[in-house]
Amino acid sequence: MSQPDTKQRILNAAEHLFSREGYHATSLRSITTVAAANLAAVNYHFGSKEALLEAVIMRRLDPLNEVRLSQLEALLQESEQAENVPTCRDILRTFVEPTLRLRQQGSDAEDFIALIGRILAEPRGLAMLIFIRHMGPLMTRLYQALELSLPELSRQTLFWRLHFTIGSLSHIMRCHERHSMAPEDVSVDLPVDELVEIFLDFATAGMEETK
Amino acid sequence: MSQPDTKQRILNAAEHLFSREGYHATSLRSITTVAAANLAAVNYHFGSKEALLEAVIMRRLDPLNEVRLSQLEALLQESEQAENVPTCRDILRTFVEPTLRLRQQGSDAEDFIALIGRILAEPRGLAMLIFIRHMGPLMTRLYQALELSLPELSRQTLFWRLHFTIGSLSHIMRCHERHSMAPEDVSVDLPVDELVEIFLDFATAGMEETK
DNA sequence: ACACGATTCAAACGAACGTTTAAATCATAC
DNA sequence: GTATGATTTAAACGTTCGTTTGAATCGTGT
Repeated sequence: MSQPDTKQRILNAAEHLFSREGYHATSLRSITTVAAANLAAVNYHFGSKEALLEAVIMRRLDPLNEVRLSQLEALLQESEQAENVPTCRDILRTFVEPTLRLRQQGSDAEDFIALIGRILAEPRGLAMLIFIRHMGPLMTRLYQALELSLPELSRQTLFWRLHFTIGSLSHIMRCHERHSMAPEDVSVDLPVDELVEIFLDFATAGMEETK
Repeated sequence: MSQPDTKQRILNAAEHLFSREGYHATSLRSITTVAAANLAAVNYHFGSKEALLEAVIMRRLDPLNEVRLSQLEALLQESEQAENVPTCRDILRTFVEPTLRLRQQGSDAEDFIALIGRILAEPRGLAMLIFIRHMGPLMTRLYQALELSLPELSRQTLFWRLHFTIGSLSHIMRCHERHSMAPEDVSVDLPVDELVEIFLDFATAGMEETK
């Protein structure tokens, strides 16, 4: 059999539809139709629709956070040996770049970042609980690193600016194809590397502002 | 009768529930229960659930955009008479301040900004079409004003930075009460005026960055 | 007091939902 | 080949959804 097994096909279809229509607006029937599987397959393989959502998230979030964390730790260790502090830009890059890079490694991953964007947009959603549980340690580490890099900022200012930065990032993650408000002469399909730098220009300037 | 009429009670209940649970996760039965109205009242007064959503959005978005636009036009005219260009910070303020100020004029408006945040997070949602239609002119004007203020930026860079700024803003709009990831010693309930300035510090620095 | 349009109400509609069931089918080891 | 567990299948389950209906009730002008 050349195509992936039923479980993977369901994960792919669910990721695609959840990210495009949202969790509640997506039915198990539409998922199993796209996945060319039987309706009951979701409950057989995952137990429930909610458990399917968790599986969809975990499949990519855990590896992503491993990359982000290892890059951050590498950066911190590197600076420690050089006896300096990492720059704010480099710290943010360990978080931002692996995220935006998901775009170019295949359309499945593209759906995933849109899905994460949606999850971040639904504070009370059930997915948010799953998400926070798996993001907590990384966020703490990121916050610590930024404190090291920007010691002159109050903890409150640092928190809010990190909040703004994550807001910008999640906004890109959601809206990277249908820029209905974009002027016509602006190229929207930017290569990932350029987008990362344009974003870091913006976010770093905002983080480092002395006021 | 001291309480508002049925139509207003339904709008209030719908605004509250849509912003907290999302459009699809909110049933007309829960809305009419909260509003102390009959189930059929929604279809009688608004025609359909979708039309109710549009009414909820329009009730506050149109007045909000009027304020934003008039403040922007006033700023532009003022600078024209003084024969200078408005600052990026002042331009952004005409957009940001009326938005965040909705928080303090009552809990209903609080629900609304969370709802707008959700709408911005659902690119394909039906609400997005309504939203874009009513935001288009204001966005064009805002973009023009920023071009005036930041002539050294390429149109592409300006577009993306405005995109980031709106992302940050919509993120605040969504997540202003349950900052599950906030360090414990950081005050999350900031007065609106302070939040506006903290945000403008960040966004203006990001917009004006020369790189 | 009466008429009449506006509004409210309980009840029901068909459709779609997530889930469950039990039989059918497949894959694999003996 | 046959037994056994894993998977797939069609069908149905009970629930909830948005919407519609028609009668009851309210408010207002005559």
